[in-house]
Amino acid sequence: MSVDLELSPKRKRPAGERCCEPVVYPDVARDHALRMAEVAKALGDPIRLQLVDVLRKHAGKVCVCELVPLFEISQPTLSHHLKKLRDAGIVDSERRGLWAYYYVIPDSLKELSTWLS
Amino acid sequence: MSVDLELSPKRKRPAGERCCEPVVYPDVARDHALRMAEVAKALGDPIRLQLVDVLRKHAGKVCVCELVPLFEISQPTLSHHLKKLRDAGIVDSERRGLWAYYYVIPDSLKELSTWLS
DNA sequence: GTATTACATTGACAATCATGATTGTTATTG
DNA sequence: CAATAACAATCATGATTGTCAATGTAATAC
Repeated sequence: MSVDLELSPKRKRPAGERCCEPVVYPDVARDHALRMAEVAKALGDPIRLQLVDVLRKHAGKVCVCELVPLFEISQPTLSHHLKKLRDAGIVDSERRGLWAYYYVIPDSLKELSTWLS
Repeated sequence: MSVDLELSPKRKRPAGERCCEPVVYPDVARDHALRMAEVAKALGDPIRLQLVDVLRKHAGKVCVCELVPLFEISQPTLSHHLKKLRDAGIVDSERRGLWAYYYVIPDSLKELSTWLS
């Protein structure tokens, strides 16, 4: 990895010319990148990342009332983070009476995970 | 995955009592989560994600002058994104005369990648 | 019915963000 | 030397963010 390829010797361009012909083009389709960035962005907060971790580890549905005491943030703030994760398509929830149960949507992290590895 | 475990039947607490004993605790250490969230946050922008993709695919060092024409943003904005990636420890750069070459720091994505898969 | 619990939503705030224009810095060309 | 190219840093901007207090909504317990 990080092999030092040729590094085509650059020359200061003679005024007016294009600098460099790009050698590489992004081969991640734009919408593909958009989707993965959306997921990464949602994971880009320590609390949300830990939330996803808890939900994945439990491998089932977890009540919000069990999530609240895990973090030192207010209930509305936790609700806000859960909404962000929902909007990003990473988790979903199910209402049962007074309680709301959250779970990770299977394969929602797969695309990013695959690209990363 | 997403097995529906017992879901211990909740009861509205009798006023004053704790709602629910949390059944799961985050077993991602706090600083571990902080670090991964930092990386995820840096990847949480489509342009930065594509930048990393280009740098990884090239598996070598890429001149900034080759990156500029790939995206429809100004040179200062690109420089800003590269700095974000540098600050997150994902890429590093090397100056050679007028040119700056960027490359992905090996294993910088490993922690997040492992956790995701 | 009333009271209260669980959770979501709204509103407000400071902080951070992405972006581009401008300016700086350094190196190369002539 | 002067001119200019490559890139980074600064400044200003509007947008988004994380947070909490307050409020809203729906369901349960009495």
